[in-house]
Amino acid sequence: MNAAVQPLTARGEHSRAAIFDAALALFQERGYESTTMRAIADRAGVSLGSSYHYFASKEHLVLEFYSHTHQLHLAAIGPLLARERDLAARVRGTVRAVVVTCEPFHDFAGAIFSTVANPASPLNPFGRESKALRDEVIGLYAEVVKGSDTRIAPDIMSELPTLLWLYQMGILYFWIWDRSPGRLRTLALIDETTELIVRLVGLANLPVLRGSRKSALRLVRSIAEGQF
Amino acid sequence: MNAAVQPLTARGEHSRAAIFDAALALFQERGYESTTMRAIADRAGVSLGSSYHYFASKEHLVLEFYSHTHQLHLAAIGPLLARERDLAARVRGTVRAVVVTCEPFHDFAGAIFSTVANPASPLNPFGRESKALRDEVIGLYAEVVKGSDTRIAPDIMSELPTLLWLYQMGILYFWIWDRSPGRLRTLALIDETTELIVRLVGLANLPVLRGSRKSALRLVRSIAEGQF
DNA sequence: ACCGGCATTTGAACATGTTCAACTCTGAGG
DNA sequence: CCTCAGAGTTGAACATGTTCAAATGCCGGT
Repeated sequence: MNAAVQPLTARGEHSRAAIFDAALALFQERGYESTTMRAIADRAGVSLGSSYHYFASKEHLVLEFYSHTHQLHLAAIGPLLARERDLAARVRGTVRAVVVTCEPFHDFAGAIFSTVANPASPLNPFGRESKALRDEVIGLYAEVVKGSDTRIAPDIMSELPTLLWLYQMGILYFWIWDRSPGRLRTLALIDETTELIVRLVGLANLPVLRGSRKSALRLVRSIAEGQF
Repeated sequence: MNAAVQPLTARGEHSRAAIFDAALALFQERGYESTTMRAIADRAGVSLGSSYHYFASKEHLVLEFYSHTHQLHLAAIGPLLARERDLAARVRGTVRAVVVTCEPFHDFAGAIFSTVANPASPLNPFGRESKALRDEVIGLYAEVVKGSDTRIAPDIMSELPTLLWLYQMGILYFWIWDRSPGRLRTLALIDETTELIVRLVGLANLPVLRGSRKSALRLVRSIAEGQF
Protein backbone atom coordinates (compact mmCIF):
# COMPACT_ATOMS: atom_id res chain seq x y z
CA MET A 1 0.00 0.00 0.00
CA ASN A 2 1.84 3.07 -1.25
CA ALA A 3 1.14 6.46 0.21
CA ALA A 4 -1.58 8.31 -1.63
CA VAL A 5 -0.74 11.52 -3.38
CA GLN A 6 -2.07 15.03 -2.80
CA PRO A 7 -3.33 16.57 -6.01
CA LEU A 8 -1.12 19.40 -7.21
CA THR A 9 -3.13 20.63 -10.15
CA ALA A 10 -6.72 21.64 -10.75
CA ARG A 11 -7.16 18.53 -12.83
CA GLY A 12 -5.92 16.41 -9.96
CA GLU A 13 -8.23 18.15 -7.50
CA HIS A 14 -11.12 17.43 -9.79
CA SER A 15 -10.29 13.75 -10.11
CA ARG A 16 -9.84 13.30 -6.40
CA ALA A 17 -13.16 14.99 -5.63
CA ALA A 18 -14.95 12.96 -8.29
CA ILE A 19 -13.60 9.74 -6.81
CA PHE A 20 -14.67 10.65 -3.29
CA ASP A 21 -18.12 11.82 -4.41
CA ALA A 22 -18.67 8.63 -6.35
CA ALA A 23 -17.57 6.53 -3.40
CA LEU A 24 -19.87 8.38 -1.02
CA ALA A 25 -22.84 8.00 -3.33
CA LEU A 26 -22.21 4.33 -3.96
CA PHE A 27 -21.64 3.56 -0.30
CA GLN A 28 -25.04 5.07 0.40
CA GLU A 29 -26.73 3.26 -2.47
CA ARG A 30 -25.27 -0.17 -2.06
CA GLY A 31 -23.34 -0.24 1.21
CA TYR A 32 -19.64 -0.54 1.78
CA GLU A 33 -18.98 -4.17 0.95
CA SER A 34 -21.01 -4.20 -2.24
CA THR A 35 -19.34 -1.13 -3.61
CA THR A 36 -16.34 -2.14 -5.68
CA MET A 37 -13.38 0.04 -6.41
CA ARG A 38 -14.13 -0.54 -10.08
CA ALA A 39 -17.63 0.82 -9.68
CA ILE A 40 -16.27 3.87 -7.89
CA ALA A 41 -13.76 4.52 -10.64
CA ASP A 42 -16.43 4.04 -13.30
CA ARG A 43 -18.84 6.49 -11.76
CA ALA A 44 -16.07 8.98 -11.16
CA GLY A 45 -15.10 8.68 -14.81
CA VAL A 46 -11.53 7.71 -14.04
CA SER A 47 -9.61 4.48 -14.25
CA LEU A 48 -9.16 2.02 -11.45
CA GLY A 49 -5.53 3.00 -11.12
CA SER A 50 -6.37 6.64 -10.60
CA SER A 51 -8.44 5.84 -7.55
CA TYR A 52 -5.40 4.28 -5.99
CA HIS A 53 -3.37 7.30 -6.95
CA TYR A 54 -5.41 9.46 -4.57
CA PHE A 55 -6.58 6.94 -1.99
CA ALA A 56 -4.16 4.34 -0.80
CA SER A 57 -6.95 1.83 -0.19
CA LYS A 58 -10.68 1.43 0.03
CA GLU A 59 -10.38 2.01 3.76
CA HIS A 60 -8.78 5.36 3.16
CA LEU A 61 -11.95 6.43 1.42
CA VAL A 62 -13.66 5.67 4.68
CA LEU A 63 -11.24 7.88 6.56
CA GLU A 64 -12.02 10.67 4.15
CA PHE A 65 -15.71 10.08 4.68
CA TYR A 66 -15.12 10.23 8.38
CA SER A 67 -13.44 13.56 8.13
CA HIS A 68 -16.16 14.80 5.78
CA THR A 69 -18.79 13.88 8.34
CA HIS A 70 -16.85 15.70 11.00
CA GLN A 71 -17.09 18.89 8.97
CA LEU A 72 -20.85 18.47 8.69
CA HIS A 73 -21.00 17.91 12.40
CA LEU A 74 -19.01 21.05 13.15
CA ALA A 75 -21.29 23.10 10.97
CA ALA A 76 -24.35 21.62 12.65
CA ILE A 77 -23.33 22.45 16.20
CA GLY A 78 -21.76 25.86 15.63
CA PRO A 79 -24.83 27.88 16.61
CA LEU A 80 -25.55 25.71 19.64
CA LEU A 81 -22.05 26.09 21.05
CA ALA A 82 -22.16 29.82 20.46
CA ARG A 83 -25.45 30.23 22.31
CA GLU A 84 -25.85 27.56 24.96
CA ARG A 85 -23.92 27.66 28.24
CA ASP A 86 -25.45 24.77 30.16
CA LEU A 87 -23.03 21.83 30.17
CA ALA A 88 -25.65 19.10 29.87
CA ALA A 89 -27.32 20.90 26.97
CA ARG A 90 -23.99 21.40 25.20
CA VAL A 91 -22.97 17.76 25.50
CA ARG A 92 -26.43 16.49 24.64
CA GLY A 93 -26.69 18.76 21.61
CA THR A 94 -23.26 17.84 20.37
CA VAL A 95 -23.76 14.11 20.63
CA ARG A 96 -27.28 14.28 19.25
CA ALA A 97 -25.87 16.16 16.28
CA VAL A 98 -23.40 13.35 15.67
CA VAL A 99 -26.08 10.75 15.17
CA VAL A 100 -28.29 13.13 13.22
CA THR A 101 -25.42 14.02 10.91
CA CYS A 102 -24.56 10.37 10.41
CA GLU A 103 -28.16 9.28 9.87
CA PRO A 104 -27.96 9.20 6.05
CA PHE A 105 -25.09 6.76 6.34
CA HIS A 106 -26.61 4.52 8.98
CA ASP A 107 -26.88 1.52 6.69
CA PHE A 108 -23.22 1.22 5.97
CA ALA A 109 -21.97 2.66 9.22
CA GLY A 110 -21.45 -0.83 10.55
CA ALA A 111 -18.78 -1.57 7.99
CA ILE A 112 -17.13 1.70 8.77
CA PHE A 113 -17.14 1.02 12.46
CA SER A 114 -15.53 -2.33 11.86
CA THR A 115 -12.77 -0.73 9.85
CA VAL A 116 -12.27 1.78 12.53
CA ALA A 117 -12.31 -0.70 15.41
CA ASN A 118 -9.74 -2.97 13.81
CA PRO A 119 -6.44 -2.52 15.63
CA ALA A 120 -4.68 -3.92 12.58
CA SER A 121 -6.07 -1.21 10.35
CA PRO A 122 -3.98 1.91 10.02
CA LEU A 123 -7.22 3.85 10.33
CA ASN A 124 -8.36 2.66 13.70
CA PRO A 125 -9.13 5.48 16.09
CA PHE A 126 -6.10 4.85 18.28
CA GLY A 127 -3.73 4.64 15.34
CA ARG A 128 -1.31 7.05 13.78
CA GLU A 129 -3.15 7.84 10.58
CA SER A 130 -6.32 8.92 12.32
CA LYS A 131 -4.51 11.01 14.92
CA ALA A 132 -5.26 14.29 13.18
CA LEU A 133 -8.98 13.64 13.12
CA ARG A 134 -9.01 12.21 16.62
CA ASP A 135 -7.28 15.27 18.00
CA GLU A 136 -9.78 17.46 16.25
CA VAL A 137 -12.75 15.65 17.77
CA ILE A 138 -11.21 15.62 21.22
CA GLY A 139 -10.49 19.32 20.77
CA LEU A 140 -14.13 19.86 19.92
CA TYR A 141 -15.17 18.27 23.19
CA ALA A 142 -12.66 20.44 25.01
CA GLU A 143 -14.49 23.40 23.57
CA VAL A 144 -17.85 21.93 24.51
CA VAL A 145 -16.71 21.65 28.11
CA LYS A 146 -14.80 24.91 28.36
CA GLY A 147 -17.61 26.96 26.90
CA SER A 148 -20.03 25.88 29.61
CA ASP A 149 -20.79 27.78 32.80
CA THR A 150 -20.08 24.73 34.94
CA ARG A 151 -17.00 24.93 37.10
CA ILE A 152 -14.85 21.89 36.51
CA ALA A 153 -11.73 21.00 38.47
CA PRO A 154 -8.54 21.08 36.40
CA ASP A 155 -7.72 17.41 36.92
CA ILE A 156 -11.12 16.42 35.58
CA MET A 157 -10.99 18.99 32.82
CA SER A 158 -7.82 17.45 31.47
CA GLU A 159 -9.39 14.01 31.02
CA LEU A 160 -12.98 14.93 30.23
CA PRO A 161 -12.61 15.69 26.50
CA THR A 162 -11.03 12.30 25.85
CA LEU A 163 -13.66 10.59 27.94
CA LEU A 164 -16.42 12.35 26.03
CA TRP A 165 -14.83 11.28 22.77
CA LEU A 166 -14.88 7.68 23.99
CA TYR A 167 -18.44 8.19 25.15
CA GLN A 168 -19.39 9.40 21.67
CA MET A 169 -17.91 6.26 20.16
CA GLY A 170 -19.96 4.17 22.54
CA ILE A 171 -23.11 6.01 21.53
CA LEU A 172 -22.26 5.47 17.88
CA TYR A 173 -21.87 1.76 18.47
CA PHE A 174 -25.31 1.68 20.06
CA TRP A 175 -26.71 3.75 17.21
CA ILE A 176 -25.37 1.35 14.61
CA TRP A 177 -27.50 -1.36 16.14
CA ASP A 178 -30.52 0.80 16.78
CA ARG A 179 -33.43 -0.25 14.59
CA SER A 180 -36.04 1.84 16.37
CA PRO A 181 -38.06 4.31 14.28
CA GLY A 182 -36.36 7.67 14.06
CA ARG A 183 -33.51 6.19 16.08
CA LEU A 184 -35.47 7.30 19.13
CA ARG A 185 -33.83 4.81 21.43
CA THR A 186 -30.41 6.26 20.69
CA LEU A 187 -31.65 9.78 21.29
CA ALA A 188 -33.24 8.71 24.58
CA LEU A 189 -30.02 7.01 25.61
CA ILE A 190 -28.07 10.17 24.86
CA ASP A 191 -30.41 12.20 27.02
CA GLU A 192 -30.16 9.83 29.96
CA THR A 193 -26.42 9.36 29.78
CA THR A 194 -25.49 13.02 29.32
CA GLU A 195 -27.63 13.75 32.35
CA LEU A 196 -25.73 11.09 34.27
CA ILE A 197 -22.34 12.34 33.12
CA VAL A 198 -23.03 15.90 34.13
CA ARG A 199 -24.34 14.74 37.48
CA LEU A 200 -21.15 12.77 38.05
CA VAL A 201 -19.00 15.72 37.11
CA GLY A 202 -20.93 17.77 39.61
CA LEU A 203 -20.67 15.16 42.36
CA ALA A 204 -16.93 14.99 41.86
CA ASN A 205 -16.68 18.46 43.37
CA LEU A 206 -17.98 17.25 46.73
CA PRO A 207 -15.11 17.04 49.20
CA VAL A 208 -16.42 13.70 50.48
CA LEU A 209 -15.73 12.10 47.16
CA ARG A 210 -12.26 13.48 46.68
CA GLY A 211 -10.75 10.06 47.32
CA SER A 212 -12.91 8.24 44.79
CA ARG A 213 -12.33 11.00 42.28
CA LYS A 214 -8.56 10.72 42.60
CA SER A 215 -8.60 6.98 42.19
CA ALA A 216 -11.05 7.10 39.29
CA LEU A 217 -8.87 9.64 37.50
CA ARG A 218 -5.79 7.54 38.18
CA LEU A 219 -7.57 4.61 36.58
CA VAL A 220 -8.57 6.64 33.56
CA ARG A 221 -5.08 7.95 33.10
CA SER A 222 -3.56 4.50 33.43
CA ILE A 223 -5.90 3.28 30.71
CA ALA A 224 -5.13 6.15 28.39
CA GLU A 225 -1.37 6.19 28.97
CA GLY A 226 0.53 4.29 26.36
CA GLN A 227 -2.36 4.32 23.95
CA PHE A 228 -2.46 6.88 21.17
CA MET B 1 -21.71 -18.12 1.65
CA ASN B 2 -23.29 -21.53 2.01
CA ALA B 3 -23.75 -23.10 5.39
CA ALA B 4 -20.85 -25.28 6.38
CA VAL B 5 -21.41 -28.96 6.85
CA GLN B 6 -20.97 -31.10 9.96
CA PRO B 7 -18.77 -34.10 9.23
CA LEU B 8 -20.74 -37.33 9.27
CA THR B 9 -17.95 -39.82 8.86
CA ALA B 10 -14.62 -40.46 10.55
CA ARG B 11 -12.92 -39.30 7.40
CA GLY B 12 -14.83 -36.06 7.51
CA GLU B 13 -14.01 -35.54 11.18
CA HIS B 14 -10.37 -35.96 10.37
CA SER B 15 -10.44 -33.46 7.54
CA ARG B 16 -12.25 -30.88 9.58
CA ALA B 17 -9.83 -31.20 12.47
CA ALA B 18 -6.83 -31.03 10.15
CA ILE B 19 -8.15 -27.85 8.59
CA PHE B 20 -8.73 -26.19 11.93
CA ASP B 21 -5.36 -27.26 13.32
CA ALA B 22 -3.59 -25.96 10.24
CA ALA B 23 -5.43 -22.67 10.47
CA LEU B 24 -4.60 -22.24 14.15
CA ALA B 25 -0.92 -22.96 13.57
CA LEU B 26 -0.70 -20.64 10.59
CA PHE B 27 -2.57 -17.85 12.34
CA GLN B 28 -0.01 -18.06 15.12
CA GLU B 29 2.96 -18.21 12.76
CA ARG B 30 1.99 -15.55 10.29
CA GLY B 31 -1.04 -13.73 11.67
CA TYR B 32 -4.57 -13.69 10.38
CA GLU B 33 -4.30 -11.53 7.29
CA SER B 34 -1.16 -13.20 5.94
CA THR B 35 -2.60 -16.66 6.27
CA THR B 36 -4.33 -17.63 3.05
CA MET B 37 -7.03 -20.20 2.74
CA ARG B 38 -4.80 -21.93 0.21
CA ALA B 39 -1.99 -22.20 2.74
CA ILE B 40 -4.40 -23.62 5.29
CA ALA B 41 -5.68 -26.21 2.84
CA ASP B 42 -2.13 -27.09 1.83
CA ARG B 43 -0.93 -27.66 5.37
CA ALA B 44 -4.05 -29.60 6.21
CA GLY B 45 -3.42 -31.80 3.18
CA VAL B 46 -6.81 -31.12 1.65
CA SER B 47 -7.98 -29.08 -1.28
CA LEU B 48 -9.14 -25.49 -1.12
CA GLY B 49 -12.70 -26.57 -1.73
CA SER B 50 -12.68 -28.91 1.23
CA SER B 51 -11.92 -26.08 3.59
CA TYR B 52 -15.05 -24.35 2.46
CA HIS B 53 -16.98 -27.56 2.87
CA TYR B 54 -16.41 -27.46 6.62
CA PHE B 55 -15.99 -23.74 7.27
CA ALA B 56 -18.26 -21.35 5.46
CA SER B 57 -15.60 -18.63 5.44
CA LYS B 58 -12.27 -17.65 6.84
CA GLU B 59 -14.11 -15.81 9.57
CA HIS B 60 -15.84 -18.99 10.61
CA LEU B 61 -12.43 -20.42 11.39
CA VAL B 62 -12.08 -17.55 13.80
CA LEU B 63 -15.36 -18.42 15.46
CA GLU B 64 -14.11 -21.97 15.91
CA PHE B 65 -10.89 -20.62 17.38
CA TYR B 66 -12.95 -18.53 19.72
CA SER B 67 -14.86 -21.50 20.95
CA HIS B 68 -11.63 -23.49 21.24
CA THR B 69 -10.17 -20.79 23.45
CA HIS B 70 -13.28 -20.83 25.58
CA GLN B 71 -12.71 -24.50 26.32
CA LEU B 72 -9.14 -23.79 27.38
CA HIS B 73 -10.43 -21.02 29.59
CA LEU B 74 -12.99 -23.25 31.23
CA ALA B 75 -10.35 -25.84 32.00
CA ALA B 76 -8.07 -23.18 33.42
CA ILE B 77 -10.56 -21.76 35.92
CA GLY B 78 -12.23 -24.98 37.01
CA PRO B 79 -10.18 -25.42 40.19
CA LEU B 80 -10.45 -21.75 41.14
CA LEU B 81 -14.23 -21.72 40.90
CA ALA B 82 -14.44 -24.93 42.88
CA ARG B 83 -12.30 -23.56 45.70
CA GLU B 84 -12.62 -19.81 45.97
CA ARG B 85 -15.72 -18.16 47.44
CA ASP B 86 -14.70 -14.50 47.52
CA LEU B 87 -16.43 -12.62 44.71
CA ALA B 88 -13.53 -10.33 43.87
CA ALA B 89 -11.13 -13.24 43.73
CA ARG B 90 -13.47 -15.25 41.51
CA VAL B 91 -13.97 -12.43 39.02
CA ARG B 92 -10.29 -11.46 39.05
CA GLY B 93 -9.16 -15.04 38.58
CA THR B 94 -11.63 -15.65 35.77
CA VAL B 95 -10.71 -12.55 33.81
CA ARG B 96 -7.00 -13.00 34.43
CA ALA B 97 -7.35 -16.52 33.06
CA VAL B 98 -8.90 -15.12 29.89
CA VAL B 99 -5.89 -13.03 29.01
CA VAL B 100 -3.46 -15.73 30.10
CA THR B 101 -5.26 -18.27 27.95
CA CYS B 102 -5.26 -15.93 24.98
CA GLU B 103 -1.64 -14.88 25.40
CA PRO B 104 -0.25 -17.24 22.72
CA PHE B 105 -2.60 -15.62 20.23
CA HIS B 106 -1.95 -12.02 21.20
CA ASP B 107 -0.31 -11.13 17.91
CA PHE B 108 -3.28 -11.89 15.74
CA ALA B 109 -5.94 -11.15 18.32
CA GLY B 110 -6.43 -7.73 16.80
CA ALA B 111 -7.68 -9.17 13.56
CA ILE B 112 -9.99 -11.45 15.46
CA PHE B 113 -11.37 -8.61 17.49
CA SER B 114 -12.07 -6.69 14.34
CA THR B 115 -13.99 -9.58 12.88
CA VAL B 116 -15.92 -9.89 16.05
CA ALA B 117 -16.67 -6.19 16.43
CA ASN B 118 -17.99 -5.84 12.91
CA PRO B 119 -21.77 -5.54 13.05
CA ALA B 120 -21.90 -6.65 9.43
CA SER B 121 -20.19 -9.91 10.21
CA PRO B 122 -22.42 -12.81 11.11
CA LEU B 123 -19.92 -13.62 13.83
CA ASN B 124 -20.06 -10.42 15.80
CA PRO B 125 -20.75 -10.98 19.48
CA PHE B 126 -24.26 -9.61 19.30
CA GLY B 127 -25.19 -11.63 16.27
CA ARG B 128 -27.11 -14.82 15.75
CA GLU B 129 -24.28 -17.15 14.86
CA SER B 130 -22.28 -16.41 17.97
CA LYS B 131 -25.28 -16.68 20.28
CA ALA B 132 -24.39 -20.16 21.46
CA LEU B 133 -20.91 -19.14 22.52
CA ARG B 134 -22.09 -15.85 23.97
CA ASP B 135 -24.68 -17.61 26.11
CA GLU B 136 -22.05 -19.99 27.32
CA VAL B 137 -19.71 -17.21 28.40
CA ILE B 138 -22.50 -15.27 30.08
CA GLY B 139 -23.51 -18.49 31.78
CA LEU B 140 -19.98 -18.89 33.03
CA TYR B 141 -20.13 -15.47 34.65
CA ALA B 142 -23.46 -16.37 36.20
CA GLU B 143 -21.67 -19.26 37.84
CA VAL B 144 -18.81 -17.02 38.90
CA VAL B 145 -21.27 -14.74 40.65
CA LYS B 146 -23.59 -17.38 42.10
CA GLY B 147 -20.75 -19.41 43.55
CA SER B 148 -19.52 -16.54 45.66
CA ASP B 149 -20.44 -15.89 49.28
CA THR B 150 -21.49 -12.33 48.50
CA ARG B 151 -25.18 -11.59 48.82
CA ILE B 152 -26.41 -9.99 45.64
CA ALA B 153 -29.88 -8.57 45.12
CA PRO B 154 -31.93 -10.41 42.49
CA ASP B 155 -32.32 -7.39 40.23
CA ILE B 156 -28.56 -6.94 40.09
CA MET B 157 -27.94 -10.65 39.81
CA SER B 158 -30.01 -10.80 36.65
CA GLU B 159 -27.89 -8.21 34.84
CA LEU B 160 -24.48 -8.85 36.35
CA PRO B 161 -23.39 -11.81 34.20
CA THR B 162 -24.04 -9.88 31.00
CA LEU B 163 -22.26 -6.84 32.40
CA LEU B 164 -19.27 -8.97 33.33
CA TRP B 165 -19.21 -10.42 29.83
CA LEU B 166 -19.11 -6.89 28.44
CA TYR B 167 -16.44 -6.02 30.97
CA GLN B 168 -14.36 -8.96 29.80
CA MET B 169 -14.60 -7.73 26.22
CA GLY B 170 -13.42 -4.33 27.33
CA ILE B 171 -10.44 -5.89 29.09
CA LEU B 172 -9.65 -7.88 25.98
CA TYR B 173 -9.66 -4.73 23.89
CA PHE B 174 -7.22 -3.14 26.29
CA TRP B 175 -5.10 -6.30 26.26
CA ILE B 176 -4.91 -6.27 22.47
CA TRP B 177 -3.19 -2.93 22.67
CA ASP B 178 -1.06 -3.71 25.67
CA ARG B 179 2.62 -3.82 24.75
CA SER B 180 3.94 -3.93 28.30
CA PRO B 181 6.24 -6.81 29.28
CA GLY B 182 4.30 -9.79 30.52
CA ARG B 183 1.14 -7.82 29.79
CA LEU B 184 1.48 -6.48 33.32
CA ARG B 185 -0.55 -3.38 32.62
CA THR B 186 -3.56 -5.47 31.66
CA LEU B 187 -3.20 -7.61 34.76
CA ALA B 188 -2.96 -4.50 36.93
CA LEU B 189 -6.03 -3.04 35.25
CA ILE B 190 -7.95 -6.24 35.93
CA ASP B 191 -7.03 -6.09 39.58
CA GLU B 192 -8.11 -2.49 39.96
CA THR B 193 -11.33 -2.81 38.05
CA THR B 194 -12.53 -6.04 39.64
CA GLU B 195 -11.94 -4.38 42.99
CA LEU B 196 -14.05 -1.45 41.83
CA ILE B 197 -16.82 -3.64 40.48
CA VAL B 198 -17.15 -5.63 43.65
CA ARG B 199 -17.17 -2.44 45.71
CA LEU B 200 -19.97 -1.08 43.54
CA VAL B 201 -21.99 -4.26 43.90
CA GLY B 202 -21.55 -3.97 47.64
CA LEU B 203 -22.53 -0.30 47.72
CA ALA B 204 -25.67 -1.05 45.78
CA ASN B 205 -27.03 -2.79 48.85
CA LEU B 206 -27.05 0.43 50.85
CA PRO B 207 -30.62 1.68 51.21
CA VAL B 208 -29.46 5.24 50.50
CA LEU B 209 -28.49 4.29 47.00
CA ARG B 210 -31.64 2.40 46.14
CA GLY B 211 -32.72 5.20 43.79
CA SER B 212 -29.47 5.34 41.85
CA ARG B 213 -29.39 1.58 41.66
CA LYS B 214 -32.86 1.41 40.18
CA SER B 215 -32.08 4.02 37.58
CA ALA B 216 -28.72 2.51 36.72
CA LEU B 217 -30.33 -0.89 36.22
CA ARG B 218 -33.05 0.67 34.13
CA LEU B 219 -30.36 2.19 31.94
CA VAL B 220 -28.52 -1.11 31.60
CA ARG B 221 -31.69 -2.93 30.68
CA SER B 222 -32.65 -0.30 28.14
CA ILE B 223 -29.27 -0.69 26.51
CA ALA B 224 -29.45 -4.46 26.45
CA GLU B 225 -33.06 -4.65 25.32
CA GLY B 226 -33.44 -5.10 21.62
CA GLN B 227 -29.88 -6.22 21.21
CA PHE B 228 -29.07 -9.94 20.96
C1' DA C 1 -20.30 -58.65 -6.87
C1' DC C 2 -23.06 -54.83 -8.29
C1' DC C 3 -25.68 -50.58 -7.66
C1' DG C 4 -27.45 -46.26 -5.98
C1' DG C 5 -27.18 -42.62 -3.04
C1' DC C 6 -24.78 -39.67 -0.32
C1' DA C 7 -20.69 -37.68 1.95
C1' DT C 8 -16.61 -35.95 0.58
C1' DT C 9 -13.18 -34.00 -2.43
C1' DT C 10 -11.47 -31.42 -6.13
C1' DG C 11 -9.65 -27.56 -8.83
C1' DA C 12 -10.98 -24.41 -12.19
C1' DA C 13 -13.45 -20.19 -12.50
C1' DC C 14 -14.90 -15.91 -10.57
C1' DA C 15 -14.92 -11.32 -7.99
C1' DT C 16 -12.53 -7.85 -6.22
C1' DG C 17 -8.77 -5.19 -3.66
C1' DT C 18 -4.17 -3.89 -4.96
C1' DT C 19 0.22 -3.10 -7.61
C1' DC C 20 2.97 -1.37 -11.24
C1' DA C 21 5.35 -0.22 -15.38
C1' DA C 22 4.20 2.26 -19.24
C1' DC C 23 1.78 5.92 -21.33
C1' DT C 24 -0.26 10.76 -21.87
C1' DC C 25 -0.85 15.36 -20.72
C1' DT C 26 0.52 20.00 -19.19
C1' DG C 27 2.93 23.97 -18.42
C1' DA C 28 7.35 26.35 -17.63
C1' DG C 29 11.78 27.47 -19.74
C1' DG C 30 14.33 28.31 -23.73
C1' DC D 1 7.29 26.53 -31.26
C1' DC D 2 10.10 22.77 -29.03
C1' DT D 3 11.58 20.22 -24.98
C1' DC D 4 11.03 17.83 -21.00
C1' DA D 5 10.23 16.90 -16.11
C1' DG D 6 6.93 15.48 -13.52
C1' DA D 7 1.87 15.20 -12.48
C1' DG D 8 -1.69 12.47 -13.86
C1' DT D 9 -3.73 8.30 -16.06
C1' DT D 10 -4.23 3.76 -17.60
C1' DG D 11 -5.36 -1.17 -17.75
C1' DA D 12 -3.26 -5.50 -17.45
C1' DA D 13 -1.56 -8.53 -14.03
C1' DC D 14 -1.60 -10.38 -9.47
C1' DA D 15 -3.31 -12.27 -4.84
C1' DT D 16 -6.70 -14.17 -2.45
C1' DG D 17 -11.52 -15.12 -0.58
C1' DT D 18 -15.34 -17.62 -2.48
C1' DT D 19 -18.43 -20.54 -5.52
C1' DC D 20 -19.74 -24.53 -7.95
C1' DA D 21 -20.39 -28.36 -10.96
C1' DA D 22 -18.20 -32.45 -11.58
C1' DA D 23 -15.50 -36.39 -9.88
C1' DT D 24 -14.46 -39.67 -6.35
C1' DG D 25 -14.93 -42.68 -2.47
C1' DC D 26 -17.71 -45.22 0.74
C1' DC D 27 -21.37 -48.14 2.37
C1' DG D 28 -25.79 -50.43 2.89
C1' DG D 29 -29.05 -53.08 0.28
C1' DT D 30 -29.87 -56.56 -3.21
